[in-house]
Amino acid sequence: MSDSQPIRVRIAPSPTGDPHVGTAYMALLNLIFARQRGGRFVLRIEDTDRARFVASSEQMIFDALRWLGLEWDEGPDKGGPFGPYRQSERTPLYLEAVAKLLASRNAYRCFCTPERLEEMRKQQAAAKLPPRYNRACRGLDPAEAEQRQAAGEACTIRLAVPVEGSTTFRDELRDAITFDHNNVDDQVLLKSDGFPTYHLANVVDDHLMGISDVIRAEEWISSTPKHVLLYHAFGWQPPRFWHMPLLRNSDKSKISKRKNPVSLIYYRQAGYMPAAMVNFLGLLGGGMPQGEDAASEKFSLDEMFARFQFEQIRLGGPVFDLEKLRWLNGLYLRALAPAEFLHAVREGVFSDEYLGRIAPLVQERIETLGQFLDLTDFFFLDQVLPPDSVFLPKKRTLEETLAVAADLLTALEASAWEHAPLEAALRALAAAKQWSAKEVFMLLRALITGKTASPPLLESLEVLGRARTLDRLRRFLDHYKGAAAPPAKAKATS
RNA sequence: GGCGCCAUCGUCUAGCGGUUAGGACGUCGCCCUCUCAAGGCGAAGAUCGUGGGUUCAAAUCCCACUGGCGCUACCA
Repeated sequence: MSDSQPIRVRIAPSPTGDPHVGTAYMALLNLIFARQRGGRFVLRIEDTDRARFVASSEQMIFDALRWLGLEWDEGPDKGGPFGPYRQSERTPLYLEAVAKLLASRNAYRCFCTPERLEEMRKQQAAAKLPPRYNRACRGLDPAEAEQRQAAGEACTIRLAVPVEGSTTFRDELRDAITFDHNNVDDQVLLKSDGFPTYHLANVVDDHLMGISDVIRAEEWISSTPKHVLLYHAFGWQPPRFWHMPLLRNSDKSKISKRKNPVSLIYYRQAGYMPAAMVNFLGLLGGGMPQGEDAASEKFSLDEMFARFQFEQIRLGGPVFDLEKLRWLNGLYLRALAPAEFLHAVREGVFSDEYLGRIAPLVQERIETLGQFLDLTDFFFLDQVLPPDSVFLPKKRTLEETLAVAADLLTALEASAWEHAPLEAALRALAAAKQWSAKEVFMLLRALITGKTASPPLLESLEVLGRARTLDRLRRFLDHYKGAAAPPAKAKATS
C-alpha cells in the first residue's frame, strides 16, 4: 500500500433481501472517507450466493442509498474503469486467480461432501474440539485431484493456510492484530457451483479495483488474516483495513431484524427523512465533534465531509436508538418550510401512487367519501396494536395464537411479496397448524389492520408492503412476548 | 469451547495524566399554553466494569480478571 496510490474505497453489499441499515452506515463512512481525501467511492454488488440471491434486491440497494443521498462514483449501474461491478459477471477473473493459487500450491482441491463436513463438525463438537476443516484433502496429489475434477467429481478449492507461524495485520483504528495460523481455517475459496466465496472474490476485486482502504464492519476482523494470506499468495500489496463498530440492538447484540427495524425500505415508508437518518448514523460511533465542541448534534452530510474524523471513532458498538432517531427526525420535519412540509406529507404519506393503489381496494365497499379513512386508516398509521379481543379467534388460546403469529411472521418473511405466493404461504401455514384458513387470514388481518373487517387481505398486504407488514408483526410479537409464555425458565443453559 | 475485538450516566457520546467527569436522547418537574406537541428553565441519573500496579497526581498509561460482542458455513 504505497502512499502515492490514489484513495479508493468501496462498499460491497450482497443482494439478499431488503437494503440494510448497516449497509447505509458503511456507505456513509466510506463516502465521507472518499470525499475527505479526494478519493473515489465504489459500489460493488457481491452476488455470489445463488441460494440467497434476491433479484429485486440490487435495485432496492441503489434506490435506498440514493434516497439517503449516498451517491457512489462507480458501480454496476453507472460503470467505471474497473468494471464489471457485479461479482457474478466476474467469474473468469476468480477462476484465473484460483488457477494461480493452485499452481503455487497456496490452494488445493477438496472433495469432501457437505454431509461429510457436517459429520466431521459433529465429531469435533463431541470431542470439544474447535470446528475446523481437518485437511483431509490437503495431502492429495494435485495431478490426481485435477483428474478427479476433470472426470466430473464435485469439489471446492480451499486456501492452504500455512501450518505454522502467524499472520499480523494492522487495523488503522486498533493497531496490530495477530492470528496464530492454527486458528485459521482452510477456507473454501471456490464453491462447487463454481462461484467464489466472499473471501476470494473480495480480495481479487479489491485488488483489481485498486481499493486502497477497506472500510468495513468489525465482524470481518477474524477473517482478515485469510484475506492477508491471499494477498501475499498472489504477491499483492494488501490495502489498509479500517474495521468499524457494529450497530447493535438495544440488548447489545449485533443489529438484527428480529429485534429492530433494519430495512431502509421500512424507514422510508414509515416516513423518516433521509437527512435525519444520515445525521443519526453520523452520530453513532463518534467521529463528529460532540459535546462542548459541537454547536448541535444536527448536521448535514456536507458538514460531515468537513468535520468527521476517523481517528475519533469509538470502537464500542453503538446501540441503534430508535428514540433518538425519531427525535432527530422530528427536528428535521419541524425545520421544513410549511410548503416543504406539505410536500413531504403528500409524497411520504398521501402520494398519488400510494392512494392510487389503495382506492381500488375500497371503492366497492364505500358509501360516502367520508368513510375513506375509516376503511383505510391502517395504511397510514404508524403503529397498529390490536387488543386480544380483536385478534384472538374464538376457541383459541392466547398462547397458541401467539405461536401461530410467530409462524406467520416466519412464513411471510420467506414469501415473495405477491398475491399468489402470499396466499399459498398462508394456506400452508393454516394446514400445518391445523387452523382453518379463515382463522389464519383473520388473525393476520387483525394484526396488520387492527380490525376484523378490512379491504381484501392479500391486496392490502401488497400495498402496505413487506417492510411495514413484517414490522407490525414483530412489534406485535414483541409486545405480547411473555404474555402467554410458560413461566420463564431458570436460565438458558449454554 | 477456541480465537479475536471492545468496555464513561438506561442510550448516543465529550474527555488523551491534575475537570465540581461536559453535552445530547430518554425520564421527571416547572414555565409557556384552550389541549397535545414544540420551545424555555431545572432535576435526577456515571465511585468512569473490578482488582492490582506506574505516578506527587489516573476515567486517561500498564497488567490481570470480569463482562459484552463478533467470528468459528461450499452466507456475506
